[in-house]
Amino acid sequence: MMSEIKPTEGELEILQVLWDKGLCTVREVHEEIAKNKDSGYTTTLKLMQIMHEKGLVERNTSTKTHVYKALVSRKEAQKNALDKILNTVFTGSTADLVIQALGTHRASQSEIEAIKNYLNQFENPEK
Amino acid sequence: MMSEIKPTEGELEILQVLWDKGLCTVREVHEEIAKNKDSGYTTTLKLMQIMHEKGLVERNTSTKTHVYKALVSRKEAQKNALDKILNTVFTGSTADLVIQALGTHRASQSEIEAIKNYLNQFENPEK
DNA sequence: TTGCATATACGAAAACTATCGTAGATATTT
DNA sequence: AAATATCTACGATAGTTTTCGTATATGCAA
Repeated sequence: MMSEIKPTEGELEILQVLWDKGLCTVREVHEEIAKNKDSGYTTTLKLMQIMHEKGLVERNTSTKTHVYKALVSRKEAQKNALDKILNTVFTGSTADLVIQALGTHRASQSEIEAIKNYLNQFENPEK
Repeated sequence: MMSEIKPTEGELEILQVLWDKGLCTVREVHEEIAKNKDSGYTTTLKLMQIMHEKGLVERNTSTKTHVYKALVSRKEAQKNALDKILNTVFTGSTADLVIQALGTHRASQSEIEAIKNYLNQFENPEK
């Protein structure tokens, strides 16, 4: 899998809706997006058509109103996004990134616990 | 401070050099960038001029060869990058981001220690 | 079945980014 | 001083992304 997944800004907005809702019509996606910014319906439509050409989504065209579905998972996009900022703003240091993230966006107690547990799994190799 | 800091891809490359080296001439920045991709000198120049217009850098024009300096810090850019991916691919969950980051890019033992120490500071409020 | 609402397709403009050539100014070398 | 090298400024082009208008098809309601 050599393919780089690099959705544009606008494409990411659409993917977010698809990730949240699963299957969507253009109308549904647009309604959702229109909550945050105002743009025309055909703009969203066009974008989704382009995403289809790129293979970012698939669609069921058996009915008049097509139904779209994301073909890239949120997890893949997450990995990609992390890789990218790690190699640009962070100097490849995962620790820097993690500490910055925790410092700026205070995590809840339970989240902190979860992270510590996660870390322990590396520290004590369950002999 | 309402201003959104959104350097483009190319601008980020330049900022990286400025962050690493401090003060730089266009030539210095270009040499560095040319190590990874080949593009013309004037391309780098033009980009840096645009960055100046945008207020991303400042420059000393007292000598023929101008000297540039970043006006956005690496830390600011880091915060911005984190905010952005937190609100797009990650659903606002810092913990998800942290765990993903640690999972994909294995951290060294010392890094893990550093992170754990950091976490402890929240857990035990030093009564 | 006629008309209205809503879909998709498509072309093209607008906005933004990256790239480079060239002109003219300024320094350096011989 | 003349030739050469190096710099900035600037315009133009190409590529990408976003935006929208319009044409046309499809379903639904009166």
